[in-house]
Amino acid sequence: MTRATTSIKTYNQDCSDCPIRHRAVCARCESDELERLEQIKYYRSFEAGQTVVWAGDSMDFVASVVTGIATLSQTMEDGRRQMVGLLLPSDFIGRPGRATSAYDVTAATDTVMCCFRKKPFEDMMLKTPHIGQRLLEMTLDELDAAREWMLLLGRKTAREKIASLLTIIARRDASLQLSAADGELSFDLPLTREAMSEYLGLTLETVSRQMSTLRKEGLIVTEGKRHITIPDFDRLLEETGDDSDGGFLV
Amino acid sequence: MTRATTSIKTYNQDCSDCPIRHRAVCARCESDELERLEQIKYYRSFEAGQTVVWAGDSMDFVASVVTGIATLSQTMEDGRRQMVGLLLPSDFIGRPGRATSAYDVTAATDTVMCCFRKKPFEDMMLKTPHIGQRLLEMTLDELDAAREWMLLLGRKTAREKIASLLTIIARRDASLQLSAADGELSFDLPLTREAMSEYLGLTLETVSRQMSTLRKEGLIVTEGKRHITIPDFDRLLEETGDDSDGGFLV
DNA sequence: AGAAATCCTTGATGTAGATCAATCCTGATG
DNA sequence: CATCAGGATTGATCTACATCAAGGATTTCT
Repeated sequence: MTRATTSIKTYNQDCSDCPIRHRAVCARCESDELERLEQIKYYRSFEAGQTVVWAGDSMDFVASVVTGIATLSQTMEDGRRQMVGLLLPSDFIGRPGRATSAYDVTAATDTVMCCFRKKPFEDMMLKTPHIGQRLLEMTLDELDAAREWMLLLGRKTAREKIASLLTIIARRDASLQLSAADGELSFDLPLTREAMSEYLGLTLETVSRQMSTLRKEGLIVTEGKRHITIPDFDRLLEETGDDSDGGFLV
Repeated sequence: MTRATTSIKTYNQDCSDCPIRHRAVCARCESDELERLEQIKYYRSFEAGQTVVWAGDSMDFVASVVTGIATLSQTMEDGRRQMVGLLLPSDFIGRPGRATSAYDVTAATDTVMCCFRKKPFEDMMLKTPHIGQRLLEMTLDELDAAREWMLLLGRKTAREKIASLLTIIARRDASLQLSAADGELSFDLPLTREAMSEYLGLTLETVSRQMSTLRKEGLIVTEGKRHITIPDFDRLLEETGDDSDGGFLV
C-alpha cells in the first residue's frame, strides 16, 4: 500500500534552512511570505503531561509541533478516553475557521510549539494560496492516517494493535533521525502504557501484557521501561496484520 | 459539542440552482468557473452492491455523490473489513494528486456520481483557489467525522455503537429531506446488517441482536427490514454515550 | 407456484480482553 | 538512606462480543 510510504516521505523532508524550521506551513522554503509568517509567530513550551487546551475551550491560535509529541483525545462523560491524533514534530494543530478546540490537546513529552495567532494566520492564508494548498495536503495525509487507525481500532487484535503502534512510532522516529535500518531499530517510547492504551482502544493492563508477550518472544527488547529496540523490523511487521509489502523507507 | 452541529449545517445547504447540483465542488453557486467545471463533468451510475473501484486500482477521476450512498472500506489479507468512509449526496471521492484508490469504494444503494477526470480537475484547482478552499473545508469536516468515528470504534459498547449509527443516519437524512422533527423521525436504512457491522467494527449477528433489543425496548420501530422510525429521538440520543447537548438541527 | 438467492434473526457456546486487586520497579525527595 | 509516588507488571476472575449453527422472511428467477 502507498500510505505507509507516504507518511515516511512526509516526515523525511528536511526544512532546516526554512525560517520556521519545519514544513507544517511552508511548503517549499523559498517564498518570501515566510518572512511575514516569521513576524507573527511565537513559541510556547509544555511539560510532559501538561494540557495545552481542553475540548471546548477557546483557542485563538494555530500551531505546529517543533519538538516533542502532543496528542489529541476525546473524552466521554463517564471518563472513557480515546486518542484521535498523535502529533509529531512538524504536525499542525488547530482548525482555521474554528474558534474552540474540538479535542483535548496534551503534551505527551516535553514539547515546544510554534504558534500563530489565528486571525493573522487566516489573513495570510487568504493572501498566499501556497499555505492553503499545503494545509490541504497535510489534512489529506491526516485523514488517511485516521482511516488506517480506524481499521486498527475496529478490527485488529490486541497483539496486532501493539505491533502496529510500535512500527508506526519506529518508522516516524527513524525517518526523523534519519538513523535508518540495518535490520535493527531502536528508540524511546514517547508514550506511557496508559497513553498507549488510549491510542489503541485497550486497557493499560492489556497493553502491558501484550508488551510482555512480545518481549518474551524476542520480537522486541526493552531497556528500562521506555527504551525499545526492534531486532528484526520485518518480523514485527508480520504481527501487525497489515499488507506485507509496506515499503519501509522506500 | 460543535461537531454534530457542523455536519448538519453542511448537509443542509441547498444548492439546487448550481449547475453541478451539489456543494462538493462549488462553494457559493455564483462564480462562472462553474461553467468550466460543467464542461468537464460526466455522470456514472452504479447499482446497489456494485464496486466502484478496488483499493490499489488506478483511478483517473474524482467524483462527488449525486444520489445514493457509497462507502469506503479497507480489507485485511484474511478478509476482515472495516468501513472508513460513508459518503452521502454531495460528498467528495478521490484524492487530488493520487493516482490510485487507497480504499474499496462500493455503492451501498443505487448511486449516481458526478465525475471529473483528474487531470482537468487538478488544472482547475490551480486556477481557482475557491475549489481548493472548499476542498480543505470538506476534508477538515471529514477528519472530524473520522475522529468521532474513532471514539465509537475504540470505546463504545455495541449498543452505543448502534444507537450512534442510527442517529447519524437519521440526522443526515433529516437534513437532506428537510423533513425534520416533531419528536418522531422516520427513514430507510441504506445499509444491510453486514454493512452496519463493517461500519461499527462488530459482527452482523451482534448488530442484529442489538437492533432487536432496541426494538423490544421501544427505542426504535421497524417496518419490514429496512424502514425505521425513531419515536423519541432524544431518548435514543441518550443511548449513544455522546454528550447530551448535541444540538439537533440547531 | 416452486426453487433459489439474499438477508435477517435467534440460540448455544467459546474466548479475548476487561475488571479487580496485589505487588514491583525506579527515580525523586526529605 | 529510607520513604514515597507514579508508572509498570502480573494474577484471578468476569463478561461482552465473537463464533458456530440452524432456521425464517422476502424477493427474484424459472
